[in-house]
Order: sequence, then C-alpha cells, then structure tokens
Amino acid sequence: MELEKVTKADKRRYDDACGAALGMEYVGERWALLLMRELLLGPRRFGELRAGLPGISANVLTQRLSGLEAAGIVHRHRLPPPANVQVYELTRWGYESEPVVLALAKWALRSPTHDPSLPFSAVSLMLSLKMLLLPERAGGWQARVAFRFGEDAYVATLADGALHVRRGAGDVEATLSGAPSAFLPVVYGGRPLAMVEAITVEGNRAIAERFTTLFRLPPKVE
Amino acid sequence: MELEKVTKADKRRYDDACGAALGMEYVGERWALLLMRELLLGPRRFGELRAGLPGISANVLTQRLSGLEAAGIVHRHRLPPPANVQVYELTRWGYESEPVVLALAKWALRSPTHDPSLPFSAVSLMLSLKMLLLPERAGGWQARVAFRFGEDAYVATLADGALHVRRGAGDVEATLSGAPSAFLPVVYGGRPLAMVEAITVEGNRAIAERFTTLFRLPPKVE
DNA sequence: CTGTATCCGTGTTGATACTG
DNA sequence: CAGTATCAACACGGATACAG
Repeated sequence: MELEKVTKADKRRYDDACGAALGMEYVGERWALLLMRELLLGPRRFGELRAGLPGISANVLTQRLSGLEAAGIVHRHRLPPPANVQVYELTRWGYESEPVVLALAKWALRSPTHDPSLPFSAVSLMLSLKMLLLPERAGGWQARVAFRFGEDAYVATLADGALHVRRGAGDVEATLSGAPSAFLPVVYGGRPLAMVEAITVEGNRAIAERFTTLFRLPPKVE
Repeated sequence: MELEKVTKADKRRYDDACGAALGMEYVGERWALLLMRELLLGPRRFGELRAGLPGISANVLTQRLSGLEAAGIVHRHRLPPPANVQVYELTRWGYESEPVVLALAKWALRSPTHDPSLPFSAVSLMLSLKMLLLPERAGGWQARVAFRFGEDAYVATLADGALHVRRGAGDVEATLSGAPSAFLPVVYGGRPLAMVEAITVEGNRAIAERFTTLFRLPPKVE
C-alpha cells in the first residue's frame, strides 16, 4: 500500500543543472575528493591509498573506488605479470580535477582552524608545492629537485614559472629527504631550510635552499 | 559503562593536515557548497535560498546555515526596521570561495552525464557567465548588460577581459529577460541569441548579441 | 513569511572479522 | 596484500507541527 515511492529516482542527487551540483554528486561523498588527491600524482595500489588516507576503512575505500570508476573518474588496470597487481589511476578527465583540488585546499588553508600537526601525506606535500608556488618569485629560474619519503620519491621540475611534479626518480640538482610533515614549517611557514634538522639535503644545497623559498601560504583570515 | 567513546573527537573529521581535507570538512556536507553558490552574488533571505535549492528541506537549510556560520563562512544579520528581516551573507573569506565553486563546476560540466533539463537557478546562470567567459574573445571590449528573471535582476559588467556580476539594477546598454534555463542553449550551447524566442531583449540588440557570443562550454570528455 | 522542533524510515559510515 | 561480509550507530531527508 504505502510502498509506492512515487517512482522517485531519489538516488541522492541534487536536481540541479548547475555544474557545481553535478560536481558535488561526484566528489561530495566522504573521502572521494581525498582519494582523487592521492591519485593526482600517478597510479597507486589499494594499500598505498589506504596509507595516504588516515582512517579510511577498507570497505569504504572499495566503495569509493567503484563509484569513481563508474563515474569515469578512476580507471583500474592490472599490471602484467610478474607484477600481477591491480592499480588505480585517474582517467584523463580525472586528472583534470587538479585545479579543483588545489583551489579548495588553497581556500581552506586560510582558515584559522587549520591544524598542521595532523597526519600529512607525501602527495599532499607535493601538491602543496604546486599550490603555493609564487610564480613571480620563481621568475625564469629552472631547477630540478627530488624529494624522498622512505619508499616513494618525487621529482619537482621548475620551468617557466610553473612547477611540474611526478612520482619516481630522475636526474636532479638536489635531493631532500624527511617525513612529509617535516616540510610544513618550510613550505607553509617560510622557515629557512637550514633550520630544519629533520630534513636532509644531498646534492647542491644552495639550489635546495633557494627552491624552498619559492612558496608562501596565503595569510589567514579573521 | 559503554559510554566511554575513548575520548575520540569523532566529529566527522578527516584527520589530515592537507587543505583539501579541511576544505571538505567545511563544504563537503550535502547542500553546503550549493548554498554557498547561492550566496556568492550577494546576501539572500531564507526563502530565496530555498527557492534556489531545489528539494532542500527547511530543517536541513537551517542546519547548513548554522554550520557555515560556525565555520566563519556565512554571517547572518538582521536588516533594520522597517525591513525587519534576517539575511544571510558570505563573510569575506566565504566570498573567496568563488574560484572553488567555479573550478568544480567547470570541471564537472565536461561530464557526458550533465542534464541541462534540470532546474537552474538565476545565480547558477550568472556564475556560469563568469565561469565560461573566453577572455581572448572578449578582448578589450567593455559592456554592461542586465539580466532580469522575474523578481531579481543582475548586472554583468565586462571590462579588461573579466566579467563582474552583481545583483540589482543599473545603467546598462541592453537588458535580457527570460527564465534562467532559457539561456542555457546560448551560454552552454553557443546558440545565437536571435534564435531563442524565450529571451526578450531591450536596449541595444547588437550589444546583447555580441555579449552572448563570449562564452563557451569546454568540450565533453569520452 | 521565516524559521525552529520533533519524529522516523532509510541509507551511509566505519569497526571488526573474515576470505582468497 | 586486496578486498568482502556483517552489523551497529548515526546522519540525512521528508513530513509534519508549531512559533515569531
């Protein structure tokens, strides 16, 4: 009798033609946008994603990956043997969400409630560099700097006032090592690299130090 | 006995120092970002917000407004008598979320699943203009065009390759009237203004027609 | 008209345990 | 390591009813 749900396709949609509404249907679910963040610098395995997302449970991670895959944002593929593992990667469209993630983060970081003592993933740090780069201060300088966080490593390439970051190793002028959170005082706080003992530098120290002065967190509000 | 929740401040937080995580704590709740969208062009009353948010219920709207107010994003104030009504407005920081909303919408609109037949608010349309403006096509042209949607009206000012929009009336060169959705074929689809009968034009028709050619939806993916 | 308060069905979340 | 199964708690949406 009362079972007639009026044929309402109430699948948690916003009935709104606005792109912002559509976007929130895609990335508004809990964990979805952070999952995309972890994938922005290249493919990752299930366990790596779990490690970068403090507190997510395995079943929710599975659900989100399925949902993002169905939406055309994530694409899963199995590496050929011997490395017979599955990896998740953003689709081309998924990679184009980078400006969304960076704009959100840049806006939110101005909140006075930001707590830098919380866990901080390597991906978050590397994306922070793209987010906080001061192009005018970078000028026409070119540099290649590597970052090492235990297992994974990244190469940041500065050219034409823009920063490119990719996972992996490469030919660089300097290499910085340390926990991602050790870089927060330098990148967010403008602290000189030389004053942070938790970061070790190999290669050209002058280049490393200059590189780390190119970033500035916008001022807090209120 | 079982009441010991282990002192866990599990208020639906992500334990993550990344700005994207903080941002999702603020705007990731259902309706929150769309509510901010409705406020981006100036203060609004409760009923106006309800009208622009298809399907939100009064209690949820109240909750979101309280939450955003507590977060420092929205600020409520009561207009002095005789207009003794309460209005909601973004704080200065709240207004700075505009790039976030526009970036999300621009990204999401490339999805092949976008359905332009859904309800479409006046604010969404006016923000679409800011979002889809082609600066190179606008060049150095200057123009002031008004939009009228029954009760509320907006003025769009083009100058220096950027578009400024504010609610209200003003001295303009042309005025376009019609339902917000009537503009979708023109703004999203590139259809000539003259071919859309649901839009009426007052003032300088040539300026109105040229103005409506300055926008282009980025191509769909897949 | 502008909200607030309460109730309740339902879906989603997340902890734990479990399987390949 | 990569996921699935189960289940309790809770947040959400919708329907009221009600107050200024």
